[in-house]
Amino acid sequence: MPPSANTGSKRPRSRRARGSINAPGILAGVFEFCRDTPVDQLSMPRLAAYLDVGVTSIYWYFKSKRELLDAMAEEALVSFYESMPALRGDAWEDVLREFFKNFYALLAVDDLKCDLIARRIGSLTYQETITSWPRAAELLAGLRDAGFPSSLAWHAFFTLSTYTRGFLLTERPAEDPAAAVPAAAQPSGVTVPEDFEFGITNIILGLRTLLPEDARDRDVA
Amino acid sequence: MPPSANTGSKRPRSRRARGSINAPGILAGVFEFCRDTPVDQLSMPRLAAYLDVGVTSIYWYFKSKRELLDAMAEEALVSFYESMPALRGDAWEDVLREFFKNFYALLAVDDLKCDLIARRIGSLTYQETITSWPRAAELLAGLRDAGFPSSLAWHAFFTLSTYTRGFLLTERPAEDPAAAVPAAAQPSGVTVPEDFEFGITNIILGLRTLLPEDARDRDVA
DNA sequence: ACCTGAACACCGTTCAAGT
DNA sequence: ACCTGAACACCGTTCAAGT
Repeated sequence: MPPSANTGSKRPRSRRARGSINAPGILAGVFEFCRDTPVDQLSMPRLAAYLDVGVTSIYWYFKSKRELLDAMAEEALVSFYESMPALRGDAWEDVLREFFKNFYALLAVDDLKCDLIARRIGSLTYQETITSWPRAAELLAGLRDAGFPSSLAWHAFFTLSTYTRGFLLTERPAEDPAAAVPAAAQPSGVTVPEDFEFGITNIILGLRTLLPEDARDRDVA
Repeated sequence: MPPSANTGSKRPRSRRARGSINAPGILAGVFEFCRDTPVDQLSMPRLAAYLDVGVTSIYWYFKSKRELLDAMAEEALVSFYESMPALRGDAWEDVLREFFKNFYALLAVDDLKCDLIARRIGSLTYQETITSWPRAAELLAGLRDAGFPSSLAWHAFFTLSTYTRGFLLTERPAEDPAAAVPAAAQPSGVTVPEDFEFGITNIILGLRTLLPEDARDRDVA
């Protein structure tokens, strides 16, 4: 009990210095908050208490909870894009497989990112993808280099990411708000990473069939 | 204004005959309620008012909102299974394609079923699938007849349904609770049915590659 | 401009009580 | 046994007011 503790036995009158909170601070705080608590249990009063500010302070920077969640999703997406490792492999098949294995692994390991990205954000358009996700743009360029017409390359990417998102959501169904039980029992769909990879292999085999004949035996640049 | 109208100008004292509500009645009522209002906006008090009973009456038959939603999902699933048309086509490729086109079309056209089935229910295990979904059991039997080892047949089914669910959720992202705007502007992912079919074709082509050699030229019995 | 406590209309759920 | 109105502890959001 340090001498600088609260003067009164009740709550401290002023909790934070006045200009000490702002949009980035709130964003950082909510991510910290969500390391202990699932997003579905995030509430504005709870977050305010955690940040040691009044609820209304949050509403000064974010017009609604929706807006806050959107900002979180945006930040999670950027961080996800950046954490995607560089493309590896010579054959387009290997590059594609590694890319989506990473896609899957990064989100499967991070519940919050998975909720924010795979659940909240649907899929992106072609334009959005190539402008905001450099690694995906590289991947698509690689597919074109391998001989895929660009619309086919995009369809391939779309199919694989739709499958990947579907798989992630299968493993991570809508949160039960009243889930006091820690874990111990997965709902039903007993899936393992090998199950995920089967689908990827399957789709890649199909793409090999779709690759125009004249591109089948091309060198790697 | 019929003479049998409420005696008082305020709310009628007793709304319903006493034994007039029960679990099936509530279930029927909530489906009716959800024809006008998205599930995400379903609340227990609202439903009670719609059914013209006290909230507590609902809690007598369903221990929680969760339990009510589970019962809805169960009923929606049964109805979905029954609405799947009989298998058609000679080649396994055609049968598979038609099956998943129907899967997609039935849920794409029915927001409530889509929410209940594609969003709430993850994927089913092999056992659950063949026991509760006769059409899927037929489909899997057909794949085995075509020469697919049974674990490969199941993986094929799982891949296709994961893709289908992913696609449906892409089109139908988490509901905005504050969506007063009727429609007019889809979020971003401009998808058309042809986009869906591309992925199905892609996966089927991959499966053709995976079909054991000795089964390639078999008759249709 | 930034931030506060108190309030509003809601929610899911439960209580004590009626029939 | 079935059902009620009233209450509880919460929620998202807004208000009038403080600095």
